[in-house]
Amino acid sequence: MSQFWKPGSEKPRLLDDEEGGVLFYSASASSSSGFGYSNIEKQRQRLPVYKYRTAILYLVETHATTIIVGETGSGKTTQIPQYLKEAGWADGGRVIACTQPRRLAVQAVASRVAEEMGVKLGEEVGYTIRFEDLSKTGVTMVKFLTDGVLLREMMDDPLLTKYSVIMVDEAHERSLSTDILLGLLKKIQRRRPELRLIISSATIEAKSMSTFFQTRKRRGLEGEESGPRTDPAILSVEGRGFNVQIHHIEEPVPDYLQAAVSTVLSIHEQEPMGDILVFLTGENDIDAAVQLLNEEAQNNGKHSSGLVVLPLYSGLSRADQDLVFSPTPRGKRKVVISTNIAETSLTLEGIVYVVDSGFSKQRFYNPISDIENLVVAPISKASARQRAGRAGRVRPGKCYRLYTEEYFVNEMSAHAIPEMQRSNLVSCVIQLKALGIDNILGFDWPASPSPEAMIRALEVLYSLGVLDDDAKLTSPLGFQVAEIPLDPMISKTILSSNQLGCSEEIITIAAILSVQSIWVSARGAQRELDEAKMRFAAAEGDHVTYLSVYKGFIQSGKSSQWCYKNFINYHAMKKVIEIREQLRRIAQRLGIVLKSCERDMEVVRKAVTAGFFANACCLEAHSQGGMYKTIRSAQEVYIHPSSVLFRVNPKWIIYNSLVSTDRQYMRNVISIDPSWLMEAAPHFYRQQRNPIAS
DNA sequence: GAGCACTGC
Repeated sequence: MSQFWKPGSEKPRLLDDEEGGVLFYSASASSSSGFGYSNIEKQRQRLPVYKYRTAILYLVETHATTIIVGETGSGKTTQIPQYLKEAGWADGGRVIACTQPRRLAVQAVASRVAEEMGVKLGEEVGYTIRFEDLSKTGVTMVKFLTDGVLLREMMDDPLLTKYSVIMVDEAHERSLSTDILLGLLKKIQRRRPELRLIISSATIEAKSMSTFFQTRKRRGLEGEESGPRTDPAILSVEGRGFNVQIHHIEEPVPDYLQAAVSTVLSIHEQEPMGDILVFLTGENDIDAAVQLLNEEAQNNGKHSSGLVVLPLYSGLSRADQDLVFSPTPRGKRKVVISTNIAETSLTLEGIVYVVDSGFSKQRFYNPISDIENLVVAPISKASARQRAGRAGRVRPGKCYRLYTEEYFVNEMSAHAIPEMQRSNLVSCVIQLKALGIDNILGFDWPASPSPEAMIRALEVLYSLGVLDDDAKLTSPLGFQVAEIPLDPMISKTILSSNQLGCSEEIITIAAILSVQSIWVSARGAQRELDEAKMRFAAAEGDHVTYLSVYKGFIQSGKSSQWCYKNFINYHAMKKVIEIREQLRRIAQRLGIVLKSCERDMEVVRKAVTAGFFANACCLEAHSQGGMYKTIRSAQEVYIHPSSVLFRVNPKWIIYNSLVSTDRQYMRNVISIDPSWLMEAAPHFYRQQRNPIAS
């Protein structure tokens, strides 16, 4: 290990020290052929990041913030934490943290690193994700965690004092929690000059990250410089993917679905073997494409026999998702038709051809109407590159873009809009408030959300009684709501259930509303699913229906057979049990008495009203087709066809969430008595034009 | 008559 740079020794050779304090290190490869090294050690040294080891350690030692730009396959995620540990950053009981946006990545990376270090996972190398903490205080030196978990840790330890280095990986994805974390870490740095940050990103967004972390130089006593340089260093590490040949379409296509299908067929006819990955936007598109390809296979056997066509999206059951990972039978070609899930969350091996529609479904938030919309929108250049890269994992590949090169160059934006600027900010604002950040409007974000969105979030929290007139967290309600890892409206519902004596029921409902859907995706068995649903249906609405499902599941002994018979998603129910258990623990800690209301569903509906009064709607008296209007803003909305109240249309209802397609659909609705609204939120409904009287 | 993807004490 002596060839590696250690803190305090002479600095390594740096080729370029550009203005603005940006350092580029151009490494000359110096990997000693490792006679006597174990296999793992040799593998580690073959990773592209290895030859930057010395440079990385030097930059981290001398700069408060280091930005590492590295493509996939560079090895940065698994290696850098180990380099830091080898250089002594975990000495003296300190911990090196590495965050990921996704739990699966946390687990995978942690177990790989534990293996490379030859230690048992959960000891020197550990990880923490929601529901699972495989780390030991005083023992774990390298800890992987989701950025959301690190944010939660800040509630107990705002300066994150146990960490010596925090590496924020996949920062280019700009997820909500990554951005909040980056903003807070910048603040922490001012109080903890000895803390080191590594921001790791796949793209050259490095420059804007660098500007964000640029701070004024701190001066010690008598003008002496103290501590590390405050200007961020940038280092770029090459990846190790194979070359992917990009083909753009010559003329814009009128129908990307049709174009995707014919592109798949011509690849199959003309190109050598290798699996195909097609990016479309959603379940509908994907099922249609699968069907078209299968029809083609029947009608026109000679061209498309030998194709195994598989859909991939998150709504599929686990078993159906796993099909895409099964090896392709000999002489067959696998075609996976996928949503964005295959862009970052899942990695398919063996893909040689990618067909990119150029679109994905994206969330947009309108703070004026307070509605989040899901719309099909063009992807960014960064996203297009990421999709193309999926073709070059095993050998050189090809990517067929269903849009013109001119369009790519001139029309596509470089990066997607950060989630922060496309989301409802209630959870985000309450988290910052809980961390003692009072001036939300003045907070230094990597990408500032619109003032309208922040003001709307403050208004919602104020109406919930979570913030007071000075926009400070109320006590105890505000602090309790902040403790619960759910949307503040559902947290408020849980807290209200305490007085109403139905906390057991509400916690169950909260857990079920946290998973995507407890029903299996219909996929051709729509009638059977609807019939199964009707067996549980309650006149009060979906929330109460869920209580019967949960009861049935428990009575069956949590049986997967029972789930199968009733069109219930077994994996979703297991997740419900997990979330419910967590909520129970938190509720108990907050002093909520766990109590069941037995058959009295009126208190359950009242509790929901206490949290979701802002989502109250009234059926339009003379409308055809079940049109409702929201009381708050007279927005036109409809009950979603998946609801048990679809076509039942009670006069007064409250919805849990809206999904917007051609119409605004209310998902998960419950009937209420309008007089409860004034009880639950007199301040909210006092000034409104009073339709309740009519 | 219909559902992008993640995540959290």
